[in-house]
Amino acid sequence: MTITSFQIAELCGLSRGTVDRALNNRPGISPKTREKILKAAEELGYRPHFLAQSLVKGRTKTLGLVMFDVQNRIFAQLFHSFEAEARKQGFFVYLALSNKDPDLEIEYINNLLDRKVDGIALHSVNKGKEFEAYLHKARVPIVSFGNQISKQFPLVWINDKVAIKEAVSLIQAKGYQHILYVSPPLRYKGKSNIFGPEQRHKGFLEAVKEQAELSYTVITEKDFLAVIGHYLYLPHKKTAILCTSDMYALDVLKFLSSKKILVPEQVGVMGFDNIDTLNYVNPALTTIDYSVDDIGTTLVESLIRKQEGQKIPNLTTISHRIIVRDSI
Amino acid sequence: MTITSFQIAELCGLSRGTVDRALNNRPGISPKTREKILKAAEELGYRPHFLAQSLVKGRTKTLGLVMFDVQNRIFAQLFHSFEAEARKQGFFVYLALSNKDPDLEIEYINNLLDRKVDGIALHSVNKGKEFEAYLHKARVPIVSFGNQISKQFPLVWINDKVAIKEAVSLIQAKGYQHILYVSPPLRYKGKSNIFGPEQRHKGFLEAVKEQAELSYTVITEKDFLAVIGHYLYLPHKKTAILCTSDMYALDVLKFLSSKKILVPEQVGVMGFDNIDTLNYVNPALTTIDYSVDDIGTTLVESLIRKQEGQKIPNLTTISHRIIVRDSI
DNA sequence: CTGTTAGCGCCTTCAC
DNA sequence: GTGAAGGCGCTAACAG
Repeated sequence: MTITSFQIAELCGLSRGTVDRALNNRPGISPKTREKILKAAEELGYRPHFLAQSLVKGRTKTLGLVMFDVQNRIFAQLFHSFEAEARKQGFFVYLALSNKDPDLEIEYINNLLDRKVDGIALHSVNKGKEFEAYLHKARVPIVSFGNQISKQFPLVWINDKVAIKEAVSLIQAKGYQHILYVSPPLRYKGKSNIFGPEQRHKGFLEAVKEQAELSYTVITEKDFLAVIGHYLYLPHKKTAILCTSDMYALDVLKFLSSKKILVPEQVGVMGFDNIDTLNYVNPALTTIDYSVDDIGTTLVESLIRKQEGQKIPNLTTISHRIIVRDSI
Repeated sequence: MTITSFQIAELCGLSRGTVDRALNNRPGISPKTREKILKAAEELGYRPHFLAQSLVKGRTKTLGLVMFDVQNRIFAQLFHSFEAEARKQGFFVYLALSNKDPDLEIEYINNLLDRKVDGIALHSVNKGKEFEAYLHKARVPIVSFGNQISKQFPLVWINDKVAIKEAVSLIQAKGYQHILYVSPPLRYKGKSNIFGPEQRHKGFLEAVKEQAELSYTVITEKDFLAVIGHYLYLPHKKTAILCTSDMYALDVLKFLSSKKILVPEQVGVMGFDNIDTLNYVNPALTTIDYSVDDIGTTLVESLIRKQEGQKIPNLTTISHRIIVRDSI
């Protein structure tokens, strides 16, 4: 049998209204009866009914986090900080994994909305006017990360363009003459939201345009290793492989190792994200680091602020930096 | 403005009761009016209010998953399968990370209970009579994994004892004479719930007892690398390092590599869990594999079955197997 | 077949 | 300072 505020009221010979005042620290009640009520609540082991509270208040103290998956350590870390910050603020989080399936993503968002979450952080695969219109109908704050949805929705992320440009500069400075740019998501161009990868791609193209000496190949195949293998056997210039995620870079390193190709002696490799897995691989991977914890924390803060009616910036840029290690 | 079943009733000139029958496919309504209502609902874009529904039904279609963290890939994978299975069954999941903090774990469980989740899967750090009594008061199914709470609560996990025994057999068969057994959680003995590590430890002790030729050292220090370093410089027998988690094994491999100690030539190393990170490290780590996906799926199934009033097994053992690679 | 009623447990005016 | 009443949106039992 579950204890309701009514039981307390009965026990104390008071009304539910008064009990509520005591329980929620509201004025208009004598210290004495407040004491009495709180004591009774304590003794009965009273716990407010969250659903009933939410129903009447219209707020659930719950946030939704929708992202691709949690295979890539960077997103696991993101969740970690998101969850920690949410907890600090008294929120719980629904973690929904879309597996990059647009329909599933919509289904999840629908469900989160039905469940009246107070905000949604979204790494979207959907995009377009229709999707935007859909999101606009949602009555709760939505902030994005990774892929921008549109200028209408706040984005918390790094400056992908600049980051890649810096990577290219480094590669060029190290004397490389050719770059294999590995970004499989680009093959979804026009199909799903790949804002982030496209930003990086743009940055890349701008950078190589500025460096006339650099030639390049953009690899978007899912089986990028096969393509890389193909290029490496051609007579070539000093080549670096620039991967838009450490996950790809790890596969590349493994592949090169299996082909007995030395890194960085024969070919350079660079990653992106600085995931903690890199601690364990050889050679140490040069990559781009940023505080994914800041992203998680900022997402939560933005969501809560916006829900409280405050203005939040449309774009929050998290800083990044290149970490030079041994692979390039 | 949000659409309620009342709006539909008004629009159709019917009562909410009738509308409800149509919406929930219940008998006692003419096909014609049902049609009419469903059409109206469609047009208005009606969505049932989840909280109100849950409040009256007493079920929330939500599961809680409480675990240490998601740093260790094995738990990230576990969440993946848990979430996927939950979604299939129409459930959402609250993921709560205790960071191995007993108080935080309790706080989370309290919150989940307040939120009336339909079940909780728990990798507990708490234990003891008091904790059990506390959990028993919970009106929802609770199943455990990793660490058993007590015989009263179902456990879904592998047979840790047998797994370690098999590992020792392998090590012995490979001609090793000394084992450094690395299990830092053991130092929490008596303080927090380390059922899983203790099972492994027991299995280990039984196994070495059966193999008189094998000597061993149990390392429980947090800074286990320092201890390992110490032992390796002593005159010694052919030594293998048996780690109770791939995470430790990765650190060990890195440490040995930094000391220019060759694996397996100079010392053997073995892990536990077969996390996918192992794909990227050298030498390839010999480890113990099991289907963590099965664990996640089974946890969800058990929770739902139990909530539906069915009996569920007190112990579900997931099979494991040793994967021999290059490190031992 | 359909409408009415009484909750689920809590919060929030409005009177007294 | 306290009580009574209405409502959040939906469901379920009971009438008609």
